[in-house]
Amino acid sequence: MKPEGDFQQATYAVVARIPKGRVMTYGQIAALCGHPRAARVVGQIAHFGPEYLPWHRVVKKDGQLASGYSYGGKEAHRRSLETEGVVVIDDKIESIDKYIWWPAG
DNA sequence: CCGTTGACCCTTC
DNA sequence: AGAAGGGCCAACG
Repeated sequence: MKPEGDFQQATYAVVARIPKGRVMTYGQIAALCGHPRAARVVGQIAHFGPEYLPWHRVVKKDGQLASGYSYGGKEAHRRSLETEGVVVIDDKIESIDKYIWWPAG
């Protein structure tokens, strides 16, 4: 096997573990991968990441949706979140702090 | 191997 | 409260 990057695999694993109706910030995912400052890398991986992963559950720390959501734009991003019960207003998640999920609980 | 890039985060004005 | 700049880290050419 040729490890193309443990960080990528770790990111995929973390994103895949985000439960329905919850969201995570890039910083958190990066931290879980072992690099709390590598939020940018998570973004890059996310853009080229597999479509079967719930990238719509990954948002900024402010709760604002991603900038270049490749799978239908912010409109699709917002609908996906609302479908899971997340309230999105003006391309931003309302009370993001309530929807933030952490693997510890 | 070195340089550039990016779906970010934090501090300061 | 909003806007601007710098820093950080890994993947890609």
